Amino acid sequence: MKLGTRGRYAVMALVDLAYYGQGKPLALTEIAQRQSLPLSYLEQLFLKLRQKGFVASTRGHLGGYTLAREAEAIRISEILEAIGEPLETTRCDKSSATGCLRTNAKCLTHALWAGLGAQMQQYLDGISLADVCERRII
Amino acid sequence: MKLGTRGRYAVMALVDLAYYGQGKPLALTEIAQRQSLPLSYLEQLFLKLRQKGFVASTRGHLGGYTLAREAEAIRISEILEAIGEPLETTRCDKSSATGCLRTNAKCLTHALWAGLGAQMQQYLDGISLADVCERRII
DNA sequence: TTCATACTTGACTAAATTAGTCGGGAATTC
DNA sequence: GAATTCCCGACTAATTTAGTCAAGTATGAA
Ligand code: FES
Ligand code: FES
Repeated sequence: MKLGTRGRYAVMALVDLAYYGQGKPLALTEIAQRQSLPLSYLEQLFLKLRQKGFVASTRGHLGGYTLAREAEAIRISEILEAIGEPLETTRCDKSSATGCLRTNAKCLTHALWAGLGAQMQQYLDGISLADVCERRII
Repeated sequence: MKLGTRGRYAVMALVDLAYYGQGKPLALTEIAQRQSLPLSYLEQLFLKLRQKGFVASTRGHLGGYTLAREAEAIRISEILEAIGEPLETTRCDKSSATGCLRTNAKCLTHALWAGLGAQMQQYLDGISLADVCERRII
């Protein structure tokens, strides 16, 4: 049950962007340096973040990325989902009614894992980028 | 952020043991069949669970495993930790004061991940094997 | 114009982790 | 003594992760 670098770096970079980029485009090289993250990896991540509408890009000299939405309106849970770091606690297919294995009843532990997932989702739903920047965590 | 099979199978098997084994030893083959889990993998997991004091074993014919502690007294969080499925949300070393990278300050997102970890820990601390068996989840 | 900067994109890869398997052994009961 | 069941370590195949690399496009400044 560990958080990978995809989700972690994406959030770190977006927090950095919200924190240091005051409306002006911020180059990835700058973010990468400040957060000690590999630049080419970040490029990959920001490609997806742009496609999903979290950031907007400006090319060329003095270009960079800006937040496409208000920092108050971006929840951490959204970022993780967009970047491909889902909260997978249950093993069964959510869409189908069938549970862990074959049987169409849920396994004994289903409710437990579903509860854990809901707990995490709720927590990350309740925190915005702005909250992290201004250190309003719990 | 996904739950692996180690933790998942360990909990499934222990729940099965608490649910179907009424004090009497339950063979792993039976548990494995009922829960559709690979037997040899389960053996590996139960070796650790026995060493950590969660179950006791009886060898030979009609042997098997029994819970070494009351189902009410075994918390899910303990199982996950024992089996080697820790809740790793932060990246920094807990023991040392230094944060994500070199700097001895914590990174901007540290509190966020720590909060998430605490949330999960608290949830799993609050649920016992017995709770799962009797479907007392949330 | 020309150059430097910075985003864009897809393909590729090395390392780590996971999810097991396999084989032989030891204890216990019938 | 035969069947059953736990015991244990070593080994491996597959997957995932965490990146790298290379080539291209757009923009602004000198
Ligand atoms: S996790 Fe959903 S049925 Fe087992
Ligand atoms: S996660 Fe602890 S300092 Fe970054």
